[in-house]
Amino acid sequence: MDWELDKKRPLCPQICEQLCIMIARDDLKPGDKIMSVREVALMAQVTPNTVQKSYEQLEQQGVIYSRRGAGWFVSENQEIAQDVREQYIRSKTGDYIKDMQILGLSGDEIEKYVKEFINE
Amino acid sequence: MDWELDKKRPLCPQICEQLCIMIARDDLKPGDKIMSVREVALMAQVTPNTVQKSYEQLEQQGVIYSRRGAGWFVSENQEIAQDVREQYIRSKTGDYIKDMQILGLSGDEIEKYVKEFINE
DNA sequence: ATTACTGTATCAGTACAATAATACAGTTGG
DNA sequence: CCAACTGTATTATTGTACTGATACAGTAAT
Repeated sequence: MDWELDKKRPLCPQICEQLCIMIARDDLKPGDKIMSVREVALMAQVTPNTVQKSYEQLEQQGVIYSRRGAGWFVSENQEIAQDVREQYIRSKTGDYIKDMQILGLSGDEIEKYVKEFINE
Repeated sequence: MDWELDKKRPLCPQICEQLCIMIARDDLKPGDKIMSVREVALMAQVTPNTVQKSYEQLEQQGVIYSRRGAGWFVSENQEIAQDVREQYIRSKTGDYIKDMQILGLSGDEIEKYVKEFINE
């Protein structure tokens, strides 16, 4: 995982997304311990405070949870990981198709561009 | 055009993108007068100041230009509109494909999702 | 010329994200 | 037990985006 964040954009959403990607990729499995707020803060060059806030947001979505003093862990609920993956894919795909259709692109044109970029 | 911006995200980039979309769609053609900062401000529920700043950013990219007292206009350079369109499509497509591949999706899987969302 | 529109500039105030520093509390392994 | 790690909380500060108000200057049409 590359914890190189875009400092020009809000950091918390980026940290949340990175975590979600790792879960969606199954790099982090249900129940796994994840990196501490201080570890991530060091790698991502941000404040522990910022990571804490990001983790709390994911906790609120039920994706991860904390045990005081012990660390943060991926939710044991097996469905969550699959949900995170599906929602990520569908959200990104939906946004992308919508953007292209607003520009007036036909289905065939969209597929043409998609195929072009897959082969690289 | 729906000037309903997402107030939770930076407004200037959103205003810039809306303008670019209108140019890419050919709703605004080279040389066309575009809405004044005050008009857009009113419709988008933002400050004229914010629109001004957005316009200045697009001006720096050569997409639009101003004539003091007269208004803002789309660049007369015919290439610009085509560039805006192509760059928009390629940027979005590239980002999307990259996001999907990071998740480990194959080309076939990506195309499957794309086709699914086109039919809606 | 007057009027009503344009762009442009400035400044103070607000809201929020993130920093930086510090402290406290719970867990774990040697 | 103890040391080294965890999460959690607090406070003050910074940087930035945006607001709101106001003012000035150029354009264009009647």
